[in-house]
Amino acid sequence: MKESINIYIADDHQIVIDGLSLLLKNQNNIAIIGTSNDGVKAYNDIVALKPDIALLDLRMPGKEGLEIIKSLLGKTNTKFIILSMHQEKRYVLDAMNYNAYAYLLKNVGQQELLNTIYKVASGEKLFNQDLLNNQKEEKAFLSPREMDVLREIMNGLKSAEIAERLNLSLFTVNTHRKNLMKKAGVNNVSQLITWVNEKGIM
Amino acid sequence: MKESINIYIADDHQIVIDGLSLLLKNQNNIAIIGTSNDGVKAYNDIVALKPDIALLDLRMPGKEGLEIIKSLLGKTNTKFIILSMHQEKRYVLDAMNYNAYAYLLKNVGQQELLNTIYKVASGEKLFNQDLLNNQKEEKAFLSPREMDVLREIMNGLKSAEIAERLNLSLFTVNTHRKNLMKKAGVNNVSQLITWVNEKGIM
DNA sequence: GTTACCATACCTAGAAATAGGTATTTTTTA
DNA sequence: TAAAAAATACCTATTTCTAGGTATGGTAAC
Repeated sequence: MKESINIYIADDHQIVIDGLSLLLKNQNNIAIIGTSNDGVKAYNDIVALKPDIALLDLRMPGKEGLEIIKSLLGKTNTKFIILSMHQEKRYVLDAMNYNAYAYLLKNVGQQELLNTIYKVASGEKLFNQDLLNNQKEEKAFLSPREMDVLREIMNGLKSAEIAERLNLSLFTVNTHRKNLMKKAGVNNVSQLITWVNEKGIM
Repeated sequence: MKESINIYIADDHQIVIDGLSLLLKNQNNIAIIGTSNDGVKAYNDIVALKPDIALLDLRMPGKEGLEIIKSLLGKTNTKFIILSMHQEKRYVLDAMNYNAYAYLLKNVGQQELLNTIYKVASGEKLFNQDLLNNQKEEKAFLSPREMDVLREIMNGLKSAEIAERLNLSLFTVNTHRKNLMKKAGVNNVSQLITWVNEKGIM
């Protein structure tokens, strides 16, 4: 019988820690050996407790998740999984550079969380295929022309101005606009912008 | 004749360093003794070179500007000036807490940059009057009710929904909406959101 | 070589936002 | 307490966005 996997969780929001704990508590081969809402405490705990895996929030008071990973680069066997609200490309790339093993959104389901933990525990990194593919799919999800129109919407242009700038008819711009709304599942520009920022589309 | 002021510049974007260097290079009483695009290098350089003033980007790979200041709190005589793209209240307050001397937007003009440097070099802090006044004016610029409406617009609600949530008539919401646009100097929601983010209103 | 996707363009209709007013009441401030 | 600012509400008109269609030519994938 294998030893259980020791996990440390650090997140700004207690609710996230509680949620993750709940998802993990019935696994008899996973043990949560500590938690923290603060980056500096997390850093010290990880040094002291040497967990197999640390789930780290990207943004925490005191010390950010990426900071901790970088500080401990080469000095620990703990494998890091980054948690974040948003799927921002920049952060995924940063996490990869700093030798994190995976990157999860906070609304992750139990199955995906467990899969990720087991794979990471066995030494597998989950960036290349799963996540970067997701990133690409997110982007490819919008066609190039839709991206053009989206960019100009975010620049504050109205449809007529976009049509002029992209040498399209107003009808075409409105079609792209309509399709963007549909794909984003929103129904006005404000929500569209929120969606773009959350998904890290641009 | 006074000794020249030794300055260190750290910023993610080389273009900003180049721009600042350009603005400062003809001052014979100012010397740029080092630059960096990386937070960790900046930290080490500042410890080693002990500049009189360090201009630090808030967001840098490796170590953020505020992190550096916090780490060196009480351990150095270097005076820190924070650079940032946006005038976000949160960051200004953080910078104050960590004993930074001033806070500049990256599109600062030469005169303001030089004034700030000279004042900081002489030990003056430029938060209370200049910047916080600006901040307060920015916020007071919008009335409380306008802030309410603005928040809901950013949440993606349409005017009718805002009216319901705030117990106002649609007419009133539209009045606030109109006044927001006028104060921001914009003419659609996308531009309004950009303005809010740039000014750090929320 | 058929299917799927993309880019383009058009039509219609209704909802919502934008922009210009005016005006009354309440609250704040000088 | 008088003046100024804020919040409220209404009116009208125009513009813009949103949402549902349809349709065609091109390109890519399978």
